[in-house]
Amino acid sequence: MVKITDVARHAGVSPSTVSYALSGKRPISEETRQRVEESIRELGYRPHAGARALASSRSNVLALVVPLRTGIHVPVVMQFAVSVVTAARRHDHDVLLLTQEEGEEGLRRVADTALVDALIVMDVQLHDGRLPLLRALDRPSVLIGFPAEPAGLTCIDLDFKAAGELCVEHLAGLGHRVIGLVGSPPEVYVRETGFAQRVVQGFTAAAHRNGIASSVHPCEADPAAARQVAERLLRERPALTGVVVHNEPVLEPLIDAFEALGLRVPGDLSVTAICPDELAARVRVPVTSIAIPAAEVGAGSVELLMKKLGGTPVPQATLLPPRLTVRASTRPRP
Amino acid sequence: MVKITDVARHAGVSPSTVSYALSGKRPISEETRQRVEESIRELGYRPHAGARALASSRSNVLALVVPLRTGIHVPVVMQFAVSVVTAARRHDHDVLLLTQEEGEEGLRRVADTALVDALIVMDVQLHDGRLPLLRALDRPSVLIGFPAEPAGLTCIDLDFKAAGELCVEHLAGLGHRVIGLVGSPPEVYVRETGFAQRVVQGFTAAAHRNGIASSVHPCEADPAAARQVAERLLRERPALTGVVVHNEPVLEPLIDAFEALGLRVPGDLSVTAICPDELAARVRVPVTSIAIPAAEVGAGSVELLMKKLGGTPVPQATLLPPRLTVRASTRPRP
DNA sequence: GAGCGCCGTCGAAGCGCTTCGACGGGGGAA
DNA sequence: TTCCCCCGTCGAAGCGCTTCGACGGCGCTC
Repeated sequence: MVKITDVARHAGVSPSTVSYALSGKRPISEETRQRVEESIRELGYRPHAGARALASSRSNVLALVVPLRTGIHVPVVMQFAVSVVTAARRHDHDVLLLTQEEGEEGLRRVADTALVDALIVMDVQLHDGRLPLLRALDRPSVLIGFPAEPAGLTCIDLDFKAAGELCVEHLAGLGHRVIGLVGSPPEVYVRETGFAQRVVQGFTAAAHRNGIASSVHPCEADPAAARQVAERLLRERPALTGVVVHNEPVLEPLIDAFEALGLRVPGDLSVTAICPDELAARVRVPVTSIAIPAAEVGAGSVELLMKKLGGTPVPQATLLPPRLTVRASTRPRP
Repeated sequence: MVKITDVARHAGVSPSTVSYALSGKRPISEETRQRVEESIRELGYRPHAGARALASSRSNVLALVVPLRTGIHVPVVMQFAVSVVTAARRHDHDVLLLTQEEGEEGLRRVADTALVDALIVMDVQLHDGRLPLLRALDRPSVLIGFPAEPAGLTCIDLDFKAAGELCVEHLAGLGHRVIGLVGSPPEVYVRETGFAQRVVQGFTAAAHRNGIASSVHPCEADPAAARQVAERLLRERPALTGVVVHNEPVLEPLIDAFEALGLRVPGDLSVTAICPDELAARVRVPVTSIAIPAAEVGAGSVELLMKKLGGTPVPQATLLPPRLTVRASTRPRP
């Protein structure tokens, strides 16, 4: 193994000079730097990560905690993960993958052993058990998702409330006056997952603001449930002309169910969804939708962490604005 | 930060004794060990990962390289990743996540800086550019998937050839005499991805062995392509009564297409697939299928690495036997 | 009863890097 | 011309852990 002393000897300087040439933490003359770089290249030198971590008390590794739970759309998690890794690499950091299964103990372990410098935690619940720990940890962290009490934490996510509103505004702008929200499975609300409730809030507020009749229906993630919800919605609101869907797996079955009940999409019924673009686009009737900006959230969380590691203060909440993509499933009220 | 010397002082022993009590590399009296453990608990001691890595030249971290490419079923990748992490933790190791985008340079970096002790590489191509590097690296690696020339490497995967055969045997056992294979998109074969070709080999060999008329059809991953393939298959083989599908996204569209052409599944046509169980089970007609045993492959790759790290020789090839789950889509030939 | 060997523990020497204080020399200010 | 300061570099001291050789003391053998 070639080490820093080898490089130093080869370049005719001291090890500390090599270190400074590499880190830029002290001025080094252009000429010396070039010579050092040349030696590094010739010898194929790579600084030993452990030694570096020990001496500098920086591992240049971030922890990423991913959820395993059902009801979470896996491809979106993967997108997050990939964008986190990519963004981390831009800052010369690597990413350690943790599963939620490891729980608090896992977080504490990687933090306390100095394996990682900072943590990114996905899928934060409203009353997440990990919050006190994250607040107490001596390492910075960023949460993807918003807990009920975000004080002392740094959070980032799509602005789900605004997303709920935007769906309604879109439908309202098309003249729809009676709409429904088909939401996530009941257990998601019971678990008090922030984003599901926020969609409801935005939906309800915007409907009220626009003088629109509306109702909200949680829905299990299977076709039969979708059919039931569709029937119930039509029974309770025969004048229904707009639906917002926040439940990936039932998007297509729900449209099928409405059509089976005699409603054409978008002829009789306009549908918007909050779901990945890839899903919205491949449904039989491509659906007007708001996507989870997974890549942006991932990259954003890394940027926040880097700032925190650098000592720059960051906002407690970062809400990414929803963007609605209009597709074939919405149209003005007949 | 509490360090090993603090523990040593608290327990009234030397630091080396604490180290040995922790690692078990030298005999320590039961009494001393208990005292040390008690001190560790009381002080909340956690060994510093960097210091440990430096002194022992073991980081206890594995690298996992995940693919990003299109045509790869994302949830399966995620399953791999999760099972790798879980298995690694059982051996007191962590997992560093790398994207394929980082390429050879990324592999070399994490290996040469001693950030990781060993590597797991997913989605290996038949003529993968990373093979020479992996062979040359001074750290052990395991490939998920089989390259054309696996000499000097350790590989693990589902036995796709046997999977192709098993599908055919199943259909043959039900009396089917004319069958087709609907395969992956053409580019997958062009790219020379091993597993797709192996399914074809197994399929063809078993069909021949059983005196069955067969043909193979690559298929793009969209419903329109599925329809075309269905039509073509029926035109070329009007007596067709069995189909093997190795292409996740078109499984359902293909069944729809056949039914639209007047063939009932499984009444007129038996269908088997090689795809995740989760997909096979949720199709309108649940499909008899062979799943990618993602969890087994992930856990298996970790076990192989641990053996290699421990100096135990391991087989060059580990082929996991396919398991066929019979569902509603296959039935004896009328 | 003397000697041998083994068990359990200690001390010290690194592992490879960063960082801090120090220092020589050259340029600018007075 | 002298003094000061700053730029660029060096040397040495750790960072916290593992590991190797050494060494007492006990039990056993002969």
